Amino acid sequence: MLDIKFIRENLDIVKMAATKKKIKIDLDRLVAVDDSRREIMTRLESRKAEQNMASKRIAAESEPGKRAVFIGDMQKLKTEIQADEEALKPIMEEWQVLMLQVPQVPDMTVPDGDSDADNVEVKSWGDTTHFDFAPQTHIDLMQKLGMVDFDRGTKVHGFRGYYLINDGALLSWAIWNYANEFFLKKGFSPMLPPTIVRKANLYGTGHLPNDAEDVYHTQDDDYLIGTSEVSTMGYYTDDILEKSQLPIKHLSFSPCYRREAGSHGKDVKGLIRVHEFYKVEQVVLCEASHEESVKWHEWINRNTEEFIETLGIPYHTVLNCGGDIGQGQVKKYDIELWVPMEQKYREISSASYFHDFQTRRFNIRYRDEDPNAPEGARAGGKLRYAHSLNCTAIPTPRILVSLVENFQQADGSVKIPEPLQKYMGKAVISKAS
RNA sequence: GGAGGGUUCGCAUAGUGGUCGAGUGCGCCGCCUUGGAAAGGCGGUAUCGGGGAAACCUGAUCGAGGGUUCGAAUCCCUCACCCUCCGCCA
Repeated sequence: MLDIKFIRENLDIVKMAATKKKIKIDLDRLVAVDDSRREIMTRLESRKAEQNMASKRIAAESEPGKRAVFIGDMQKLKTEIQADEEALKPIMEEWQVLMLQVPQVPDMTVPDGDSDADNVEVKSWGDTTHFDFAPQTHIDLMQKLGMVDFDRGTKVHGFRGYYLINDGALLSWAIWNYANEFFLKKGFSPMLPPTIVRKANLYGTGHLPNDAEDVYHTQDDDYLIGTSEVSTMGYYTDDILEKSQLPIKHLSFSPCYRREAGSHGKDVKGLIRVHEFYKVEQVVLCEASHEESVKWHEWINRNTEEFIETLGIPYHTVLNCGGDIGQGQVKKYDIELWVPMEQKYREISSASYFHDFQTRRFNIRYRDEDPNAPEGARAGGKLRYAHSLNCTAIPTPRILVSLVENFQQADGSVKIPEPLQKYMGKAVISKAS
């Protein structure tokens, strides 16, 4: 959500933002609707002021005859107020619908482009893996090593279903344990948030209304989250934080549910694209300054890069183009891991910042310090919307694809990265184990 | 699933149709008092919007939404959440 004042005063910038993000929205219509809204509200408010005054007069009048006359006079005003309110209703509805679709303005550094094909590589780490034997896909490897069962996954769940079993399950636990160790050292507070949430939370993060087809919902009109960002942010709905609390840094872990509507033909096999997965997520709330947002954005992205580096998996980082970033995002980096059997990098992490796009929707504010406050006085500063950011720490099972393919050996076994070994209790996953 | 009771200004409470956007206590802030503090006294203590250079004026908000009324914290309806009891259950 942007401030309507900002939209009105910077209409051209907002129009350019929509163009760059390939978002269709009639911003001239929004301004026209807002004009009507203002006009009616101004009129309505002055009528209400009149009504309030008249009410006081009626209350103060003890003589019943006069009182009756006053009340009679009010009938006309009441009708006018009702007419204004009726007129305002459809305008407010349209205003809300349009306001929810206005895109956040992307950063200057965001490249133009239509899709992920136009993202720009900004970093690459590690040499892509080469084998002196015939390598196998993660599907073959994991099935032969008894780490995954797709047949029973589809039997029980359906399309894109899977079971992680034996070393597949243990390796997932090892990754979560190591991710906790790694990220908590950096000052995050751990959180296990709810995965069933009210609609309002998805409006808050910006997943609704535009991505409705990708979200599961229940017969009680609740929704399943596609990322713990949703309920982690929702935790702070309507809060007024103290400036000293910022930055707030959460490491949230949850199952994630995605319908993957419209991608039925893509990645139909294996663990790349599934309806249900697990994710450790970094979520940050910081002060309302662009510099702070940029600083924390670089930081959370770098955290995940470092994490991948300690696992030793080749990756590159891309700067997402205008067409590949969401409505609310100012800027986004994706980290993509090398997948040998596809001979390409695949996304495992997204680092985004939003400025106050989400916190306006969630109404998350903090009390800024007042530079003019007297010495020693508690800061009676302005309330500001905090800034929000988030970045994947690690998704499972998608990470397993690159992990097993890159670390496979000629005999079909898989070497376990050193940091995971203590959680796994061994250094190699092989048939014999 | 059934029955009942709640949701008011940071906290605790008062308020059952009109001088209530809202009293009181606590907390917090400022001033007075003090060598300093406590106690005490006085004053202040929400948010969002519109207008205005400012002072200030004005609208909205008593869980959310709708209704009745000239007028709603107060009456009616719907919903959400909390508490108590019964039932069921990991």
